[in-house]
Amino acid sequence: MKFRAARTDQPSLALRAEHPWQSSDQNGSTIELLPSERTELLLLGELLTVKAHSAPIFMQGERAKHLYYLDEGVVQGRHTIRNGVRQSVALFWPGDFFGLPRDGCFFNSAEAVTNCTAYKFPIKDLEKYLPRRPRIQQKLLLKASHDIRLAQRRLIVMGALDVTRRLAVFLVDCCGHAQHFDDENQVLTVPISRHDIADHIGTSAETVTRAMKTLEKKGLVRRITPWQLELRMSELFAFSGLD
Amino acid sequence: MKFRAARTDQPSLALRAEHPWQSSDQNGSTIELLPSERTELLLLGELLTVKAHSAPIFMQGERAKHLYYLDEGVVQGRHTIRNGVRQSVALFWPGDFFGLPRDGCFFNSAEAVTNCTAYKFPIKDLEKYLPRRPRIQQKLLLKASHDIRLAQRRLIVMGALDVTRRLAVFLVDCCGHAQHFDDENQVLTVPISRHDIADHIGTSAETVTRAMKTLEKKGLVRRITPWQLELRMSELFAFSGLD
DNA sequence: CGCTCCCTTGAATATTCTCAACTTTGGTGG
DNA sequence: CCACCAAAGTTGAGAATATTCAAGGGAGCG
Repeated sequence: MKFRAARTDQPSLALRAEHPWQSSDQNGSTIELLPSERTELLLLGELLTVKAHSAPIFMQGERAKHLYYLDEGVVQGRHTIRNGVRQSVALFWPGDFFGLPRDGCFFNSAEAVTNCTAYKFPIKDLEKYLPRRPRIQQKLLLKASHDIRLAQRRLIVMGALDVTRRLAVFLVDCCGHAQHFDDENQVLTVPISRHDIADHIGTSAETVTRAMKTLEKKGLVRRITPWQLELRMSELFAFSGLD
Repeated sequence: MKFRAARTDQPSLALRAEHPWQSSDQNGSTIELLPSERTELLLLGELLTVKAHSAPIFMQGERAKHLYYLDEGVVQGRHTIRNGVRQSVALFWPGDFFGLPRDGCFFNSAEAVTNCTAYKFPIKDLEKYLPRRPRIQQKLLLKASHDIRLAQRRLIVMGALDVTRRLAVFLVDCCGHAQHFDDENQVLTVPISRHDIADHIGTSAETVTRAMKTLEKKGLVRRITPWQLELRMSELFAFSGLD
């Protein structure tokens, strides 16, 4: 597995995705829009800034008129079921799209976890525009393929791993994002609360704490503050049992 | 929720997907290729017939040169992790694509659960062809969006529901496929073994049996044979707690 | 008839959840 | 700078859920 931030400080509209059909050993395995494609696409969108933990960007069930693209920050996609249990459907990082609807309505809500900047694109416009720009559309198709794989990977994690291993995978995944991981000192700044981690890996906040302690006892994580963790990435990943 | 088979006996290359941005109340909410698009695309592919429970169609880790399209039958996408635990990543039904790689290699293996016919498309050819057929590419993008949503829905199921409810959702989902569900008598022919169900909903075969008995005691399912289940679909779905 | 493969059941064990109390953290205002 | 508060994190104990291992049925097939 490669640890790489797809985007650090480049201009907008990079896609967080690896090319499924090219090995990451060769260069050019991430999917990039050309500068011209970028500026063109941006004309369709509307800039949006959202403060951390403010009102949701959109709510589950709302009519979906826009597709969202995250430029900076972290957004959590949530779904609430009837008994009130919440499940984090995905964490969105810079370079991700979110806001896929079903039957014209958002299937989950989106909340800014940190301060964010995003673009929203009217779906009607996208539908008209994309077929006329097949190379851009192709890159979006690759990005979508990438996201399917990511979701499937998360399914594996949820279905086959115990809570401690799920937490290990979550922490390793966070390290792929330069904004939150100091590569020098191997220190991760956890972007979300224990409760949100719990929603993300399908458990309770208390169990997250206990799992964290288990990782600490194994020497895979050292807790500086609850939010600052020094961690042994490769051992942590090996422990999870994935490849 | 709508219960509908996207494909029963039409010719090949229908996409199992609902249009994300159109309500299913209006007609035309499923994504269809035009007849001309269909024949055109089929020229790129190679027909494939696979017997139930025969050797895998492809194996996790193998070099991925083709993308697969399932025309008839049921295929299970599986991922095996180091400790030997298997997780079913997805069940593929007629109208689904499978075989998404990472780094050029299959991320999971695919096994025919029933007798199947499928097409395989060389990825190189698709990459060259699709940008020249933007309307087809757009439909594939819609299909991919649909599949992302399905995977996210399954994440919700895995993360927020107990085994009995996960089984309920699985059974209801199977009813969406006319080949296996007799709408008249409300009888489902379960397509996969208890063990495979277990892999699919992230538990053990024994627990599947027990969960089945729980559903039976609640009167939501009546077991005719282990494979023939008469079920109360809407109550079953209501019980699961999803919308 | 007997074999195999699956499904089912039981009992002991392990994991995780829930609820309640306690502690730390990070901000706010004196 | 310190005292205080609210929010978040941590810990413990008992209950609920799921796993594992072992053994007992049942259907299909040679």
